[in-house]
Amino acid sequence: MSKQELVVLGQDSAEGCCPTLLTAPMAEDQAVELAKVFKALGDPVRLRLLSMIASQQGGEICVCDLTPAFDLSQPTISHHLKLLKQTGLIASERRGTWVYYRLLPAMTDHLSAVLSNPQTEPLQPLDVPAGAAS
Amino acid sequence: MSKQELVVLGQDSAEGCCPTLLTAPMAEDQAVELAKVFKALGDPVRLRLLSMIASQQGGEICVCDLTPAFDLSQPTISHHLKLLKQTGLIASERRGTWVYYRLLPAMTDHLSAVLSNPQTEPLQPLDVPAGAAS
DNA sequence: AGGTTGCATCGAGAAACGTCAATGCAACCC
DNA sequence: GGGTTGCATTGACGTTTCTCGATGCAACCT
Repeated sequence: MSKQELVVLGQDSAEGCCPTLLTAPMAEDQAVELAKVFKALGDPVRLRLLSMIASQQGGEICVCDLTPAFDLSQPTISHHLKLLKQTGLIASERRGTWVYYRLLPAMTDHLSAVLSNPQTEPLQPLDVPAGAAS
Repeated sequence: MSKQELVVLGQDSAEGCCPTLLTAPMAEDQAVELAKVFKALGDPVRLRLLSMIASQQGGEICVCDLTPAFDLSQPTISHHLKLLKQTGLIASERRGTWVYYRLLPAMTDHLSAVLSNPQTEPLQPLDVPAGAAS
């Protein structure tokens, strides 16, 4: 019983040909939704949690293995896991006493596609003018 | 004078083959740097700003065209642009009276790679053992 | 020079966020 | 049943973030 059919974020075009972030100005509603996911990734603890979950052999990891890996309290880790779960990045399942978390690749795939550069072969030079900084 | 730009980017592990986010547990320093970029994307206004800048024909856009597109004050837009610039997502250049912003694709490319799923051709079954544990 | 426009910077206030100790609840064990 | 372990929830506190009006600065234009 694999529950991998969770599809989140369906606001780009039907088959997801060209995710609109770098190709066309984004609508506000779309930006609000997408910002929630990026905000969830905008914390070092959540980033490491997601990394540990995603890289786990077997696809899942017990909370009991996540919590001691951080120098934070157990409620704090639980709070971050809840946030990652609410944004659709991970899912949880209880088996007996323990709770296991696993990655939902649909979301990370979507983000990766949204950030991918449409022009795989840049034709324009990208040199920065010498004194343009600051 | 203002602060220096944050040096975020950070390469992948040694050979740069597989950006480590979903493949291996991330180190804390790496997570801190990466979180700064995701945090910069975790706001709807900044997301729309980046989208407008990146999708602009010609590769750049004047601030005078960005500001009136939002229902926010001019200092607020300037603040968000500064944040995007500090994280290395965009760059600015002054030409005469106007200031133009353009995308720095290196950063978005890096993020896209970091989020891309490495298991496009899985060599091992990834099914979750239904009743294996305990 | 004086006036105007475009953009950045400076505080300040309200809202959101990250963290913790205390508590609640479910599942196991004796 | 009573006790213990694993995890979630609650309430609170300090810090960060988002926004604004006011101000500063650079570049243009008479």
